[in-house]
Amino acid sequence: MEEKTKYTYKYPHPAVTTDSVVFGFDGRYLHILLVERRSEPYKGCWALPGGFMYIDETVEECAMRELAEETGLANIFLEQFHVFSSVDRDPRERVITVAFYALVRSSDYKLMAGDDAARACWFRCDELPPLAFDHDKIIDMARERLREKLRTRPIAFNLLDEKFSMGDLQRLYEAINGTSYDRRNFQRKMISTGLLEDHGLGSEPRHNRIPELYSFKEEEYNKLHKEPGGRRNPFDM
Amino acid sequence: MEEKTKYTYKYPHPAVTTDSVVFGFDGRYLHILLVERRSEPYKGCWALPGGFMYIDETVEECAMRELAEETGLANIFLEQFHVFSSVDRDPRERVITVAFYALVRSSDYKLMAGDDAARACWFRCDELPPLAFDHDKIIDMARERLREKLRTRPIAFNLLDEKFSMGDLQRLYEAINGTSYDRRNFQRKMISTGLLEDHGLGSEPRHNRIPELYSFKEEEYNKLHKEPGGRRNPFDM
DNA sequence: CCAAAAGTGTTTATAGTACACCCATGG
DNA sequence: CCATGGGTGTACTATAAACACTTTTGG
Repeated sequence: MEEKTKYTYKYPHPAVTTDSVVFGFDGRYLHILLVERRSEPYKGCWALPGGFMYIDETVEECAMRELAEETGLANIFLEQFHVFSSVDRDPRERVITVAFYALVRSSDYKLMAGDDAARACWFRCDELPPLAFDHDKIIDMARERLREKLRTRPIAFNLLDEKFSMGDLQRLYEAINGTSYDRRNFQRKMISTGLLEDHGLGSEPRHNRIPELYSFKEEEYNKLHKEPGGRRNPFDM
Repeated sequence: MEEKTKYTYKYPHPAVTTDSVVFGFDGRYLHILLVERRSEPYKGCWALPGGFMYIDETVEECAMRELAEETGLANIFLEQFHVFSSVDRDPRERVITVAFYALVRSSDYKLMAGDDAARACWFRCDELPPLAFDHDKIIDMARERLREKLRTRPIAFNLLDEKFSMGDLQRLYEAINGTSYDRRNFQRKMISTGLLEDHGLGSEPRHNRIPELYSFKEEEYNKLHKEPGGRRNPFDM
């Protein structure tokens, strides 16, 4: 294949990429999905899933496409959070990247098919390998934004199965915020939002080790949130 | 000058611009700084200050440079918040824009010298003219982010003079959040942060109409904020 | 039998909210 | 003299925080 340079501009244009910090939760630890690079630069190094934007797609479409291609993930929570544009961040050419963070449910956790997905792997947030480019900085900021977002919107439920126990929810909050909460106060506050549906399942044995399951009433939340009141996130801990 | 197209790439690259939503406060209303476009497209229309990124600068440097060029503003609070990348958002070519919001103090309010600054003008947030491109959407999101940011960080002080009255601060909060607060509760909460220095100035006449002035103890705030505690924004109302 | 996880209430402290009167200035 | 803005304090309510015992299951 001939290497033709076909696209010309009066002024230099940067290349634009997206990179996604995909968070997952296994009930205990926060994880991030990384892929092993198969070409230079940083060949063999771990990196965030992402790649070059096509000229006829938005950055959101690019991030979703790259995620599907490299990890098989689709239909997940995905939101941009920062542009990284240091002049020398890519040795090949001038590349700026739009960074996204993504949240996947435990049930999507293993569904990583996809062409390039062979070398996609979950790593615990606190046990990350050396990373390509400035991806360590991108992850640092993503974790901070995730924390801030959790205080603003009920995003935790995008990291859990549709039905989850109160313990799962609490451990997730603790993993993201790096703190711990009193179990009873946490439960009381969550239930007092009125936005969790109780699916029982602790039916017969009145006191037991099988936890009750809850689900997030997303539609009710949306209704409340659009109201003129413009109130706060009831799930802010 | 000859129009040479000099820069060629193997794949098409988008052009990258920055646009800045510059907020100002006159003690009563929130304002936004707009410039009148002097070339097509949208010639004569009002638009956000901004322009094309140079290949050897970051998006932050670009936003600052364009602001200085078009409005004479420098050394102000400036932070990116979103990339707008709809495929058809610019009729000329494929352009994605990194949007910033900026906060200027009342004292910088009139200092708009600068070459292109002739046609820069403040507009009340709720009385904006028709705007070029998708700049109305950019402003909508900027206002929302400003509100969210105010709940997260003490940014209000970037919109006020170094010394300000409690009334000014309250009116600013009310303008940004679109609500109103009880004067006494607002004052008590602000003072209880321990991060406002009282400059008196109501010295002799004990009860009078001259308000006391305060300033924000930024350094003390930074010290507290970096502490391990990782506590909340004390200026969240 | 022991460790781990989950169900359940009460008490106290802190923070938020509602509310009224007086004074000084400028028009 | 009246409207506006600013100074000041208290009582009530709601929310947050601290805290212990019991049951069940799995190993």
